[in-house]
Amino acid sequence: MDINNPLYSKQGIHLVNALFTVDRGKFKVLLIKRKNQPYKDKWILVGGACYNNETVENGMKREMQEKTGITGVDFQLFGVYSNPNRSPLMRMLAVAFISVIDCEKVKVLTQTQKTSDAEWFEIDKVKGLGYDHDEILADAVKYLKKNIFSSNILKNLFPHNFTLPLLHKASESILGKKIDRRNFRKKLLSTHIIKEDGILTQKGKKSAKLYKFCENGVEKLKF
Amino acid sequence: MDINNPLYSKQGIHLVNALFTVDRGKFKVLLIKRKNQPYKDKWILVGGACYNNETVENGMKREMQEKTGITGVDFQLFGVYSNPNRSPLMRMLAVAFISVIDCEKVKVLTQTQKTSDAEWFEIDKVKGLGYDHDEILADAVKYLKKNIFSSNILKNLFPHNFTLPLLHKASESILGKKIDRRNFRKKLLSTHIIKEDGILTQKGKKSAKLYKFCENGVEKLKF
DNA sequence: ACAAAAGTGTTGCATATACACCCATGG
DNA sequence: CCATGGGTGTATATGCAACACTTTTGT
Repeated sequence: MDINNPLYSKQGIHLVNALFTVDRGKFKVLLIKRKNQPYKDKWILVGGACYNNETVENGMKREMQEKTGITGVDFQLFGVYSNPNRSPLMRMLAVAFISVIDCEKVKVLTQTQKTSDAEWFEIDKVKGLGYDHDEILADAVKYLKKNIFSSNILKNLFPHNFTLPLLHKASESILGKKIDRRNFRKKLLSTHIIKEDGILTQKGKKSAKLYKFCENGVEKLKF
Repeated sequence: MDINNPLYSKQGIHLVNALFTVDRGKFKVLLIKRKNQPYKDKWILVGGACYNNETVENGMKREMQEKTGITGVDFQLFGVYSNPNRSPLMRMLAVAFISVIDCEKVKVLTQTQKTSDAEWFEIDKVKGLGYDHDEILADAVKYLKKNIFSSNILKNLFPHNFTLPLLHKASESILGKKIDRRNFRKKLLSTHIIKEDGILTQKGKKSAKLYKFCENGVEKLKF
């Protein structure tokens, strides 16, 4: 292939991460405000351009660090967005990821070289994001709801030593519906995506067992 | 962002499609032989570079047409490959798709501007592909096996008027294992990814009902 | 009439759901 | 001593897997 063919040149790669959390029962997403054109002063999902010398995963880590200060969280790829006009400057492909983290455990930068603000927003109240991030966010929410119990996607929200009632409430917040306590417990334990983590806590009325996510998610192959 | 920043420039997008078929009971993949460097004379999965003015989906269609003559087939995205060194010429991201088609119904071009050959290979016998296509192919096979009954991914293999025994045999070939006839039937009909398609065929000993895939795949949300 | 291919049925096990009940602690 | 929150159990329905039988048709 010809590197200088104008059909191929000037293509860029956006990395986008829908960073979710559950904040006192509210399902939220982290948005940052752009400092520069295009979409100056618009809220968007966390992300930026992928460099030449990095994988999309490493680029995503770097972008999260640069634009929010957040490090050490996992994410899962869920989509690719490729409308040629999704960015006005040049052709930018977007590779989209999803993360769920604990907003209490991170200190989010509100001012960086390229962002003028950062804030957790309730999902329902988000609209009018820059680029095609409204669409990406909608897909991310859908993906999260679908995969919440078939992977360890909540591991960063509850790294360890969490109680089942806590995980239960967070799951209800994310899914936006009530789940039977007892069936939730049975389901989570039977799928083996979590396991006991030793000790008991005394926070509530009655002490509760502590759990942690297993290293690998679960796969169910049919037939 | 700065368009001319060398960190971003010279990035390209590869489109790759793992095109599968079932040929007289054999699970096969379509490979093409490269005419030019890099990986000259190597077999690779069908694909090429995405242009600036097209989505990855439209680019994939164009590439299939150009390199194999195949048109009018659906495909599903299943992965992104981003090792910076996966192509020696420049940084090429790969967006990977999967299709299952009927090799009897297509005329595959063996000579095109950029390919010197094209052939259906049995999956087990494929190795040493150019680029990182060995890895992409392995992931594609895994993805297909996992999603074979939860989507209409086989629709292009059996566009309409297929019998259940036929679909049954093809599924066994793809999964590489025996499936109980009667349970297969019940499963397929209960999930509503297929529906009756009118008339009867008289090919075999006894006439069989005809089916077709429903337009949309099936989604099962838990809770 | 028999073999080969298509269709239908039954039974048992596993999983899911919708419930009720017991235990520990703080006020 | 009771309200709150955490843990366990059970009955029913539903889904899945393993199995046997009937029907049609070509030879």
